[in-house]
Amino acid sequence: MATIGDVARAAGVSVSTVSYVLSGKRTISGPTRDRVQRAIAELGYRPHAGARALASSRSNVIALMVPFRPGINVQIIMQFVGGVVTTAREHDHDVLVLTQDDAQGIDRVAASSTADALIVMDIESDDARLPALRALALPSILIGVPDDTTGLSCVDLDFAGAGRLAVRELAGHGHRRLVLVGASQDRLDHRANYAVRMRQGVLEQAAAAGVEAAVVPAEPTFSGGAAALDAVLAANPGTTGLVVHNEAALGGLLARAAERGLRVPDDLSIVAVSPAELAAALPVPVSIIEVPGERIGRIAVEMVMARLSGEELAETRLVSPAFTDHGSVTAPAGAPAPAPGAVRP
Amino acid sequence: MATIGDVARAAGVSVSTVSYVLSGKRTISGPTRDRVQRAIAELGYRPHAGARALASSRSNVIALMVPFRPGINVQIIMQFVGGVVTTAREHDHDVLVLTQDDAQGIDRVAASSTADALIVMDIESDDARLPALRALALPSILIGVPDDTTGLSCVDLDFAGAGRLAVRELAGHGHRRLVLVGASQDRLDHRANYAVRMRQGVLEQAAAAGVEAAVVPAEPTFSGGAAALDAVLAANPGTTGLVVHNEAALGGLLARAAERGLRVPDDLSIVAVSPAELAAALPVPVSIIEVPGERIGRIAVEMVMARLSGEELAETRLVSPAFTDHGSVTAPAGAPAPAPGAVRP
DNA sequence: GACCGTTGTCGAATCGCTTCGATCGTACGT
DNA sequence: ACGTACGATCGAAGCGATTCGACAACGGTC
Repeated sequence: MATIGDVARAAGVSVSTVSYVLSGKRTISGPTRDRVQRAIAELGYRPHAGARALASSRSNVIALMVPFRPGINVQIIMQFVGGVVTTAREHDHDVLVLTQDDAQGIDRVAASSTADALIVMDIESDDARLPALRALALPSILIGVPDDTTGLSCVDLDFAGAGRLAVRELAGHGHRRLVLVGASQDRLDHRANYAVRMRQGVLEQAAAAGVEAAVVPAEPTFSGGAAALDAVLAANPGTTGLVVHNEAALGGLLARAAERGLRVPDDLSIVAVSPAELAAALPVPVSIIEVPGERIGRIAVEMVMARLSGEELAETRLVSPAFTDHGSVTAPAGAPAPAPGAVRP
Repeated sequence: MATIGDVARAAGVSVSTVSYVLSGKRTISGPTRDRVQRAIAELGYRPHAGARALASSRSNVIALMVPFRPGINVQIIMQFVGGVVTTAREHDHDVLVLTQDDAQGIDRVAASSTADALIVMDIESDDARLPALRALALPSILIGVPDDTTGLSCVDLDFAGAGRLAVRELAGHGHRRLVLVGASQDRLDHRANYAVRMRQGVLEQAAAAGVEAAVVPAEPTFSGGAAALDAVLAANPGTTGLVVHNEAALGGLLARAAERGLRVPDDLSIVAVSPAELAAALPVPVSIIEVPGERIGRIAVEMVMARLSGEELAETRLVSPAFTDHGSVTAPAGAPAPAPGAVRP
């Protein structure tokens, strides 16, 4: 491999001149710049990443901690990772993957100057990694919002807002009895923050709109969804509107609804909170509030870059939820059609 | 951050001694070693990754090229990535993620000594990246087997074997008319090697066993699966055995079967080729031939390590398929029960 | 014409580690 | 008692970049 010295020789300039052409940190005359760039192209020169990192104390790498725990929503994780990697490249950075259970991963990557910044996914309300992250010299961005965000940068979908939006959507169509089919008991026990916030948003808005709302957990499986629907109908007869925040259970839930002779949306209106792609995997179209994985990934990287250039302090950013109508929400049978505009009370 | 010099001073030895304690490349006496290690622990010293890479021309990083194209089977990708990352850590390496469409990614990572080796997923029979990979100075491992493997290291499930195994399983139970519901037309057009090899295995074994076999492509969606079943029954009446190599379509296919009053396995025996976890997402248990994503990831990394230590030349490794019975294969209605042992003719 | 501020370029120090050759004891064989 | 090995350690030379201070050349000012 050619080194910067080879380039300098080929262009008839000094090493430092080549470096300045590359970084643009000092003015170099047009002709010299051209000669250097020609030499670079001819030799196919690329700066040695390690040497650059050593001299500049910048690795141009972002570490990304990804959960590989089974049962996790893989779809959204991949979208997110895709967003991070793509955006990082746009800023001339690469992405290093760490696993959730690589306990020393954070420390190792930071102490060895392997990465310039850290993005951590799947944050729980009271995440065990928070102390380590707060103590970190590197900027870190969390996906998810813990209880105490002081000194931390976070991004996520506004799940509370999504819960409210879903309820507004249903209540606006005249539904009075709603149920949130949410995360599994396991996730709730782990205090997955999205589940907590979602529930809170749903209950809050239901109270505000004067409609009933209950919460039923569901295992993230086909049979979990079926069981959840049974549980909903057993415990909350008269339920006409469902908010489903559990992609894996949705298929089973819809199948059981069909078995029981309930039609969507005629007998049961449904809003799902999930990645947009899920639709393709379902027997009937379902209106959704999208969890914009890729977009959140983009934002996370942009926050990293802002922090690296010293522009920005820690902040929390919540992406506004948006409702996409696929026709799975209508007025419940026997209810008066809602007045126009009533959908957004 | 502490440097190796700080450690040396704290331990009262020279810098090189510390280095040798760390690498074990020269003998160091017990007492000295202890003192050095104590100093390392006390200072929380970690070698600077860049400096190490510069001096040793080893980055301890493996680059992994991941497809983020929509419609891909995310489940298996994640399993695979998990296997790679976990195994890499066991060998003290980190993993850098490249996207499929980062055309210069391979070159960049190689020329800048960012990574020591490259793992490339989702290889097509005649993949556009093959020339670049062959020309590469770094060892590279392909997931998937192109037409021409000279000079390349590949690993994958033995899809041809999986096809044969599926057919043996069905034919052994007495099925005479089989259909492979395979990859989408789009994937076939791209000559995805797994789809090609799968089809070949199925047809080969069907011929050998003297049973009929047809191939029907399916879009990787719920409705694609439903449509595929309709197509199967329209074009191949009397089909009693299905091999489904298209996870995303399986749900729709099963739903349509139920709609048409076909019961699994009584009217229709099914073998799916898919990751093991899929089962949770289906309404009925389906026997599968597992695509062992994590295991393939492990093997890929182990091949990388072997290549890096110069032990091994390029080779292709195919993982043997295994059948996991979940009861979705029985003798077709009206057929004589197969003789015991006939399942593996 | 002496002085000064730019502009463009260079040389050398530096980043933190690995590794090769040299050195210094000490134990061993004879 | 002497040469020889060998084990343990050190010093110094890189590895390939970045970056700072120095400085020559040049045009403009008084």
